[in-house]
Amino acid sequence: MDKEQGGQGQHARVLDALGPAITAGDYPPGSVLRTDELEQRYAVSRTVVREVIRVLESMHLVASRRRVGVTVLPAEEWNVYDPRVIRWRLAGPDRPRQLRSLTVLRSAVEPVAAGLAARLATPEQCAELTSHALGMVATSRGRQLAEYLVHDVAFHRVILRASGNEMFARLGDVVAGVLTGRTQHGVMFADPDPAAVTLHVRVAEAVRERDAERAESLTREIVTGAMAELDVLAP
Amino acid sequence: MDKEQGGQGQHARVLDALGPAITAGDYPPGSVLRTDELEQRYAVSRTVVREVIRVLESMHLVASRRRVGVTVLPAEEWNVYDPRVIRWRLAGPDRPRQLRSLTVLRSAVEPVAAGLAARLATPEQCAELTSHALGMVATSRGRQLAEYLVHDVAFHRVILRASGNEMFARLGDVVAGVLTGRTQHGVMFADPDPAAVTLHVRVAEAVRERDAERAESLTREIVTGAMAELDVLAP
DNA sequence: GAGGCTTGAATACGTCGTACATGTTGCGTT
DNA sequence: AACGCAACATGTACGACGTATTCAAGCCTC
Repeated sequence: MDKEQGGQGQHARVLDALGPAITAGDYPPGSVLRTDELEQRYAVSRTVVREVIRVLESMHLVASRRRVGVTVLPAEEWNVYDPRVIRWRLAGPDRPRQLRSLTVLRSAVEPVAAGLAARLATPEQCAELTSHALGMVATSRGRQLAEYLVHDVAFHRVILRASGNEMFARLGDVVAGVLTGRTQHGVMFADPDPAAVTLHVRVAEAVRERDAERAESLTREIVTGAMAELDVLAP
Repeated sequence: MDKEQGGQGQHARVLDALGPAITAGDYPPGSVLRTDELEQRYAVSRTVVREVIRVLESMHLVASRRRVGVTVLPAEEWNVYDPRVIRWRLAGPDRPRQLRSLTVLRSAVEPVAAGLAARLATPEQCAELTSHALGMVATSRGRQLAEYLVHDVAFHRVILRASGNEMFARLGDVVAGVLTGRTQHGVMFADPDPAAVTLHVRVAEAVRERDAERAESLTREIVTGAMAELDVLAP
C-alpha cells in the first residue's frame, strides 16, 4: 500500500524506538502497552507490532498476556547480556550504573581470560596482541584518543577470543562498549594513563612467553586500574 | 480455523522445535530455511513462522535476507548468554563443551561475586546463605542428591544476587544449569565431596563476618574443585 | 569471438488488512 | 457470596501486494 519514509525495515524502526524507551524507564514496570495503540503511534501494521513485541518478549523486557496487554517487566528480569539491551542502556539515563556493572564483570572475566590466552593463544594471536599493544604505545600521546581506543578494544578482543572460551569471546562487544563509553563520557582531553599502556605491553609479553600466572595478575592490575578510574569519574 | 493439539501456543511449539534443532547443529551454518517450507512442516500459518524467525534472529541464530531465505549463522555469532540458547545447548549433543564453557565462566565470576557479597550482603541474605550451607551439610550423605542440589543452587544464587551486580545476578540460571547438569550427567550415585560442603559453610561464615578476601579465595577453591571434577568426568 | 556490463524476470521475504478463535477479566445476576 | 456471562486484547489464519536481491539472458565493447 504505502512505502513511505522508513529507514530500512519498519520492524527495526519500531524496535529501536520501543526498546530504548523501555530500558530508559519511560514505561515503569507493570505498565501496559496495547497493540493497537502502538499500531497507531508508529503507523505500522499489526504484523510489525507483534513481531517487535515478540522480540522484546524474547529479551524479557515485556510479557504479553491475553486480555491484559503487553506488560513491562521489572529490570531484574531483563536479559542484560543481550547486546541490544546493553547498547540501549548505555545510551540511556542509567548509563553510569551500567558502565559500573560491566566494568565489574570485566574485572572478573578478563584476568581469567588472559590466563587461558597465555596457554592457548596461537602465534598469530600473539602477534596481533603485540601489534595492538605497540599501537597503543604509539597513540598514547598527543590527543590521538580515537586511534588509541581502536587498539585498546582490539587488544582486549584478541585476549577474550584467544581464551578459547566462547562465553568469554562473546564479551568482546561488552568490553568495546565499556571502553568506548569511557572515552566518550570521561576525559576526552587527557591522554591515557602511561602505566596502563605499559601493563598492556607486559601482558602481551607474558602471553607470548606462555606465562599464565603473570598474564592473569597483570590483567588484574589493568582492570583494577579501570575500576579506580571509574570511581574517580562517576558518582 | 483450527486449534488442535498444541501445548499452549503454536509460537512456543515451533520455537522449541526449531531452536534446539539449530543449536544441535542439525542445520549446518549457511543452511537455508524457507518460510513456506517451515509453514508446511509445522502446519502453522505464516504469522507464527515469521514471529519465530524474528525471535531466532534476535538470538543471532539465523539471519533473514530477502530473496535468499533464512540462513543459519555460525555458532560464533550466537547469543550464547540467552537463557534459552543455554538450555537448548545443554540439552543437545555438545552439552559437554557447553558445560565446560559455563564452568570456566563460573570460575571467573563467582569468586569476585563472593568478595562483593561479603561487603554488600544484607543480614537476610547472610541468613539464607548459612541456612542453605547447613542444608547442604544435612543432605550431603545418603543419596539425597536432589535435595542437596536444591540447596547448592540456592546458595550460589544468593551469592550472585548479594554481589549487588545485576550482570552477576543474571548468571544464577547459568549456575543452576551447570549444577543440575553435573548432577544428572555425572555421578548420580556418589555423595558430594565433603570438602566442597565444608567450603560452602566457610564461605557463608566469611560473608557473615564481612571478610571479602576470605570469601573470594574460598569460593575460588570451590570452583577450582568443580573444574577438576569436570576434568575427571568429561572427555 | 570472448569478456564484461546492463537489463530484465523470477523469487522469497516484508508489510498490510481482515476475519475469527481463545483465554481473561470484570461485572452483573441469582 | 458464588456463579456464569459478556466484553476485550491477544493469538492465529489467510490472501494480497510491495520490494529487494539474485540469476541469467542479451547487448555492447574490446
